[in-house]
Amino acid sequence: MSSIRIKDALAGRPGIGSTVIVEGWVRTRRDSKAGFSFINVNDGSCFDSIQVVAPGELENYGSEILKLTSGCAVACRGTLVESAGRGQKYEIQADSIKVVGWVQDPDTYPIQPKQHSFEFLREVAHLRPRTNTFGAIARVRHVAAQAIHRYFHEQGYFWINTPIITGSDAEGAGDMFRVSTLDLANLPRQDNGDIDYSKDFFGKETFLTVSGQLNVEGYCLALSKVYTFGPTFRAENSNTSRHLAEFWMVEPEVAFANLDDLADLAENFLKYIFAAVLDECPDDMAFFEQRIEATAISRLKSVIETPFVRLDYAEAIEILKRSGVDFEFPAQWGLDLQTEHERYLTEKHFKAPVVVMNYPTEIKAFYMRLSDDSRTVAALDVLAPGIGEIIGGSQREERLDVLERRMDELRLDKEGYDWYLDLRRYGTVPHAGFGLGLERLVNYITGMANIRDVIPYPRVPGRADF
RNA sequence: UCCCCAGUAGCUCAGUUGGUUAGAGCGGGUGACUGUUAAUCACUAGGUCGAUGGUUCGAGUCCGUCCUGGGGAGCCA
Repeated sequence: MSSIRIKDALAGRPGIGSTVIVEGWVRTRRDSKAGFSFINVNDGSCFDSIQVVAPGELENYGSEILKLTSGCAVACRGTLVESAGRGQKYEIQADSIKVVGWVQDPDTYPIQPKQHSFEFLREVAHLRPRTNTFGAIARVRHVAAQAIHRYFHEQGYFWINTPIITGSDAEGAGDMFRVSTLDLANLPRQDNGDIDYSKDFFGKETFLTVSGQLNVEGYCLALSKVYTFGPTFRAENSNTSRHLAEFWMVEPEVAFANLDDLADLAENFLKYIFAAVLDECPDDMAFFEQRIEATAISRLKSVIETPFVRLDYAEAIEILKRSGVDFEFPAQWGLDLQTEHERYLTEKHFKAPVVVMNYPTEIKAFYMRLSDDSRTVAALDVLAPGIGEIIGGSQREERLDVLERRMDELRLDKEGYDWYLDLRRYGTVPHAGFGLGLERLVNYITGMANIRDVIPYPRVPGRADF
């Protein structure tokens, strides 16, 4: 006989009176001297645990059942019945409970049926999925990721698996992690003393990708609507609740599209994901609303129903200047928006997601499309209340001469980007794309305060445990 | 990387202007009791007070340095 998921058992499947087996981990045990015990078992298939009633007649009742502690793994066979107690609709009247795995030292088992600090749980990242919060996060993250794939699939996008190891510095954006098989204690040298990377595995310097964008553009200019979705790496020394050294990024890229088309896509895309999570994770979201962030559900609903505010960077600067707020860094045309500015716009002024478009050329990347007066580029950021920038994107510069001129101005090595320039030499078209950090998305959905808590094993400066 | 805050039992915390033997709740163990709901009650075990140097008759408490964690800023997704 095979086991069923606790999610199904709690829904009354396959039916009252059926004999079922559930397998999972003990959350709590409550004994009755009248001769039986209540064991709450969780298998992660859903938020709730199922109550298993263990009668004293079980042959291992005294020897094992009464010794069960939080975290023990059990396989319970019994009859699915309507619960005689309050608090749950169904429960299992057990006729056999097999202890599959004991907790060796219950005295120091870190996961107790009580509230732990998230800081502490990060130190036991391999056990924290056994808590309510981290189980719920894992399920929401999964549903969000599935919704991302589903949205693009339904809209005719193709998932392109761009490389993780790259030879090109994708955006000149930040420090990269080097990938090398050279012996660090005995590096090969050129005559001038420089390291001889021709001796390295790939015969050149290579790094972990900081973005799949440049690679996915090639497929965009062939398959029209594409996206890349995978791990991304930044060797920045960022110590904040919004940054990880390893994170997952979604990057759609659309041919024959301009910045307005991109803003439409960003808005529809986010709304689709939020709706999917609300629809598929009601219990988990109810938990976040109750215990983590009181507006977790209502603000997602409001985002789904409210049109995003769209405004030019120049308008944003004017609003900030007129706000009368004494910012630490006054807003000024030509300077990037500070975190405090972004928060003011999305949390105070508009109280809604905001799409800021057309930023000054000087503060943005070389591949973004130059406006006619060259003062701005067709870039956009989506700002969300409580988290700040959640999406960054742009219409790409499709004109070869303009792109080359920009690269010269920024003193980029055009040889390394020759393949990228080919895309402008052969059948170039206007195209646009954005990047969305999956963890920032999950942070926003769940209301979790620290990005380290929405990825299973966070990698940050100075820490790569587990 | 910069600024601020914090490290006391397995966990969450209290610990007075420096004072003698460092406390509670939860968790663990033992027992009582009950269709219980993070059950309840009683008893019990459990601590090199982050590390190191200093001030002092005396330091969990004050000072220096370091380590770790958190919040904020910059960079960004």
